[in-house]
Amino acid sequence: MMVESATETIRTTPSNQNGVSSLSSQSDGGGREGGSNGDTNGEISPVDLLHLQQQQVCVCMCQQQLGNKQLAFQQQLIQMQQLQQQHILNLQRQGLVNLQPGQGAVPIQSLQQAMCPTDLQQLWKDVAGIQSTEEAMKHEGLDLTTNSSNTTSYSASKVSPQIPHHPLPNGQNSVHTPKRDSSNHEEHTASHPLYGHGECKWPGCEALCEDMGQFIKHLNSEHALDDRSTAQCRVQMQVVQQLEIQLAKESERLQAMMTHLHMRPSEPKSFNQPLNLASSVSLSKRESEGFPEGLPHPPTSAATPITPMRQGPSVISSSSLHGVGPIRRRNSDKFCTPIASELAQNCEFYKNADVRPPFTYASLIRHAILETPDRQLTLNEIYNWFTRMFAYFRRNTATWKNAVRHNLSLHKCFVRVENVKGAVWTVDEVEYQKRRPPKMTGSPTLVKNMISGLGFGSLNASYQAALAESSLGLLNSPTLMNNSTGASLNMLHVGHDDVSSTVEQVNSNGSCSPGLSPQQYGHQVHVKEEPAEMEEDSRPVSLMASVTQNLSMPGDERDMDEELPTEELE
DNA sequence: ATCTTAGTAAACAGAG
DNA sequence: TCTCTGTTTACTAAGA
Repeated sequence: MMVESATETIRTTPSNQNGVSSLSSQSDGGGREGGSNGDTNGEISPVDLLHLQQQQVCVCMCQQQLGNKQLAFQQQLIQMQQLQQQHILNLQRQGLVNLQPGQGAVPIQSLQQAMCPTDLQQLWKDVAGIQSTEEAMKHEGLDLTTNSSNTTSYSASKVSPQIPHHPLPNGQNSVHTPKRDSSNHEEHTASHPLYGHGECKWPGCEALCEDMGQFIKHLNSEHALDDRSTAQCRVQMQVVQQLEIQLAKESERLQAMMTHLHMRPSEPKSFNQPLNLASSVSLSKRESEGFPEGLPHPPTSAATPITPMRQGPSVISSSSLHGVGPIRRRNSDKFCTPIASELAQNCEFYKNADVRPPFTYASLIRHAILETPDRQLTLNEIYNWFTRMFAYFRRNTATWKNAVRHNLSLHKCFVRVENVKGAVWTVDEVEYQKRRPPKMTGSPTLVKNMISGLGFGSLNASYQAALAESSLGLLNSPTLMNNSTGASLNMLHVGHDDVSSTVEQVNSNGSCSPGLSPQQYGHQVHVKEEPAEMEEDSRPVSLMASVTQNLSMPGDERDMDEELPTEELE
C-alpha cells in the first residue's frame, strides 16, 4: 500500500514524461509503464515521423476522393498534423530526432503505388513547395534542414509544417491552390500555423508578436526543444489522435441516426469513408508503433470532431493536459461545465485517453451516483464507475480511491445509507448545491482561454461550416449545437445556472426524476456533519438527471454494468 | 495576505 | 492477518 502510493507520487510528478506520453506508451492494461518503451525522454522516433508522414499523405489521398463537404474536415486535420510535424521538425532541427535517409523514403514509395498520378503530382507539388519554402526560410536565418543529404524523401516528412493550410472563411483551404514559388514565401511565412492575430498560438502561449520575425524569435526562444515543449508536442499529438477517434465515433453515430431516421445524407458514408480508408492504410504500422492494445487506433484521416471543441480546453487544462499532479478548481465547478453532457459527449475520449477528467472528485462521485437508477452506489461501484469511465483512473488507484473515500466522508452531500446490500452512498442534492461556490462572474480572459484552448475555436467554426456545407440540417439540433457553439455559449452565459438550465432535460430512459432525498433510501445509519459551510447560495435546488455511459474496462475485474442512456445532469 | 476549496497522503479503526 | 471501508488530520496548491 505504501509502496504503491510512493510510486504513484513519483509517476504523477510533473516532470515525469510518462504522464504525458502514457497514452501512446501504454502497453499494458494497468498502465504501469516504467519508461521501458524508450519514450521517456520525449523523443520522437523516426517511426513516429513516418507515421505522421503517412498520415499526411493519406490525407492527401483521401482529399482527392472526397467531395467538398469533407474538405473542411480534412483540412482541419491537416492543420493539426502540421502542428504536430512542426513540433517534430523542431526536434529534428535540433538533433533530437535523427531520421535516416532511407527511412523516409519507404512510405512514400509504398504510397506511390497506391496513389494515382494526380495524387502524386499534388503531393510532390507540396514537397516542392516546402522545399522552396525552406530555402526561403534559410534566407531568413532559419535552417530547417538538419540533414542535407535527405532530399525528397526526407522533405516529404516535412511537407505540411510549412504549407499554409489555413482555412478560408468559406471553409475552403488554400491547400489545393498552392503557390509555391519563392516569391510567395512571405505569404507562407506570414501564415505560420502557430502564429495568428499577432499572437503565438503555441498551446498555452499567447505571447504577442508584432510580426513574423518577432514570432520566429519568440518561437525559437520560448518554444525551443526542452522538456516542456516536447511534452506539449506529445500531448498535442495525443489530443489530435483522440479528436480523430471522437470524430470517427460521432460520424458513425450520425450515420446510424440518419439511417434510423430515414434521412438520406447527401453523400452516404461520406464521413466514414476517408476515415476507414486512411485507417486501413496505416493501422498495421501504428500497431507496430506501440499504440496501446486497449486504445482504438485513431483514424489517420479525420476532421475536426464535434465535442472536443468545447471540451478541449477543459481537457487541456494545465493539469489534465499532462495527466499529472493535483488539479485544483476543476472547471466543472468553476465554469460549471455540465459534467453530464461533457461526459456524454466525450465519454469515449475519457475512456481511452489517459487524461484526467476536468471535474472534481465530488462532482464525479455525485454524477456516478445520480446516474444509477436508484441513485445509490456502493464504494466499490463508485470505484468501478471511475475506472469504467476514465482511463486515467485505471491507474493511480491508490491515489484516487483514497480521494474518493476522502470526499465521500468529507462532504456532507454524500450520505452513507445502509440498505439490504450493505452500505451505499447517496447524494443529498440540497447539500451538494449548498457547497457549490457562487456564480462565476466570467473573466473574459479566462472564458476566452477556455473556449479558444489550443485553437479549437477556429476548428469549431470550421467544423460548423463544414456541417452547414454538408447540408446537414442536424446542425441545428440541440445535440450538435450543444456540442459546438451552443456549448460554448452556454459556458459563457450560463455559469452556475447550468444546473437549472439543464434540469428540465430528460434522459433517454425517461428518468428525469429529481435527486432523491437520502431519506428515501432505507434507514440512514450515519450522516456526516460537514464543517462550516457557505450558505450564501440560496438558489432553489434543481432537479437532477444523470448520464450513464457504460464503458468496458479492460484490465479491471470489476463488474461490467448495464449500459445506461444519458441525460443531462447539471 | 488571507481564506476557501480541492487534491493528496497517511494514520487509524472497525468489519468481514 | 489481510483487505476493504470509512473517518480524520495534515499539508499543499490554486483561486478568489
